[in-house]
Amino acid sequence: MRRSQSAATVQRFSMETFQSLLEKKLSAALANAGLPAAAGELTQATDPRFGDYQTNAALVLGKQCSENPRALAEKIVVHLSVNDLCEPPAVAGAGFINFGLRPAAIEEKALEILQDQRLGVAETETARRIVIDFGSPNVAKPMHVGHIRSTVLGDALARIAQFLGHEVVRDNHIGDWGTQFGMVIYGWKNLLDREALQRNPLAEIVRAYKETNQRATSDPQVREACRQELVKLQAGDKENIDIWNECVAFSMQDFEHVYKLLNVHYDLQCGESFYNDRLPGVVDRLLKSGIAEISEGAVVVFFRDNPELADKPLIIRKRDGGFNYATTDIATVDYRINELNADTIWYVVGAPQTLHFKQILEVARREGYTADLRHIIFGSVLGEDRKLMKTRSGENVPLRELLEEACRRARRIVEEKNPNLNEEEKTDIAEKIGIGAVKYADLSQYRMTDYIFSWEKMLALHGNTAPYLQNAYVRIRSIFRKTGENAPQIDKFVFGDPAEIDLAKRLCQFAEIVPQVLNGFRPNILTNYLFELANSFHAFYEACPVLKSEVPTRSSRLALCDLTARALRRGLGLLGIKMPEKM
RNA sequence: GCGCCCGUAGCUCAGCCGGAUAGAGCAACGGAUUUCUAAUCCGUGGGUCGGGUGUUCGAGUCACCCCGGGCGCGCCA
Repeated sequence: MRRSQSAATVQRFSMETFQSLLEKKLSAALANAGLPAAAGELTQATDPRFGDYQTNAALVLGKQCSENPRALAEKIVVHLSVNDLCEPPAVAGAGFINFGLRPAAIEEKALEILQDQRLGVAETETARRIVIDFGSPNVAKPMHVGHIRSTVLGDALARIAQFLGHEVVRDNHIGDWGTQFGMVIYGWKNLLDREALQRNPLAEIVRAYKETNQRATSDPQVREACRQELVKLQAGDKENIDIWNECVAFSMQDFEHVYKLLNVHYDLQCGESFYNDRLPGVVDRLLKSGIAEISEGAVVVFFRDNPELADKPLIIRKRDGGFNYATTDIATVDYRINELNADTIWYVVGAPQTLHFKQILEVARREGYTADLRHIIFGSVLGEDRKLMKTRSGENVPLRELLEEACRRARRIVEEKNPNLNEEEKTDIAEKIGIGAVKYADLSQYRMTDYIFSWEKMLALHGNTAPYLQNAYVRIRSIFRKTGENAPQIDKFVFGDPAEIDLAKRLCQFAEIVPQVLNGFRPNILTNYLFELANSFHAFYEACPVLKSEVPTRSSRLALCDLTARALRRGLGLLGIKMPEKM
């Protein structure tokens, strides 16, 4: 369903991608040839030798009607009228049809994109209301590397969905409730160092919590005391609620600092505690509807008819009457669908919680919800030793420190490469490069695989990195600084050099790539594209002098530079990465 | 025990619903610059896609089995 969206959505606009135009022409040709319309696909060519676009329609049809694919392809080609866009299509291989764009068509399309703020990217016709659940740090714990993927990936998906015309609600499902608060409060009451709290509140809360945790493991009395504190908190004891509130506030300060560095914002921060008073209702309802039942004193949902979940029950009320995070998550589904009017919810949460979300989504289905709920899974961040990334002492790496380290390292490089910049510029550039590098390294990898965190690789100026893309942009800005001119108004591109054509073709693909990202939630498709775009630009930059060229060529090249800069900037912007003007 | 994810060049990774001779970057080697930022570009070498069986015109991609790694599985979140 979702897949066909990109083709459909483009129609509303006067500007269409080559892919969309050719798809239509192919459909028409199939119809005229008396063949089924929806056959195969038309994609960017897998190899430049095969031209710019290709279709395997004849292969698919050949299979369906058991006819010779090559003969079918010849038949289709006869009915294709694509002369306005392409050289005559060629049948090749087992029955592929290859399309090579005519330079004139590329010049025209590039001009259309040049004049479009959206670089040719169509808005969706089927706008959804999407709640994106991402980030979700825990109160009384500093954000650490474990939160980076969810935060960066969720933010990028939100930006892209929004750009494509969806209504997006970014919701931070903060872990601000749960059994750990028994220990947090015990630590606060018994082990807190007030001076240290003033100096660095969160660090001190964490220290007291950890010490409590240690004592509790060896001392049953401490354990019991913590349990009592938790009971009091849950019963609404004023003192404990006050302490809890303070811990939440201190933690939020830490989160906000990180979000500012990351340039991430939320529309909503409904933490777990937000749902507390809804939990009894959830359990009652599920019991009443027969979805849940009582088992060994707890309220449990069984999935007996689902082979995968048959032996994995879901507890929604513990024997002691307490609720757990499954209950909260079900209440959250209710809230998002019924009160936020979401028709789509994306959970950007790590792979270890796969089973949990299968259960939650299944409960929602049994409750009759038809909203599109998806767990967007991602792998872990590993250190260079291939194990979960930790500090030398085995602790989680605080995200704040990691980001500050990124900026420090970026600054060192900036100072080495461009010592003439003033302090303010250096700081600004280092932040854009450092944070950008961290984000890009994460987004450029297929989200499902674990990824190995490497400063050297993410900050490298070669290869598929943020600094490489930023550098391409900066080189363009440098050209415009040098001339003092703005991007020229042109009414025609003139391409003479193959590098110009290649770059222009890449720019035409921007609008084809961006919508694909949401089809599988793969920002790495966009990073790959941007990397190739930067490659094409650098090749163009080597081959084609801009400022020294003669008049129609000069303004055409300037415009091409400007368009490239806009695509790079927009592309990285969709990933939440900023562009420096110099570096 | 059951389930999920991963295994592609020396290293780090792309490769969407099966499609043409599996691609990048790093590293190695060889070239290019008195520059619009060399912060770059061009080229060379490098692969039984963990192993096997099967499905079909066609398998890195799908199915089944095995090996290796990671993660998860009633009262934590």
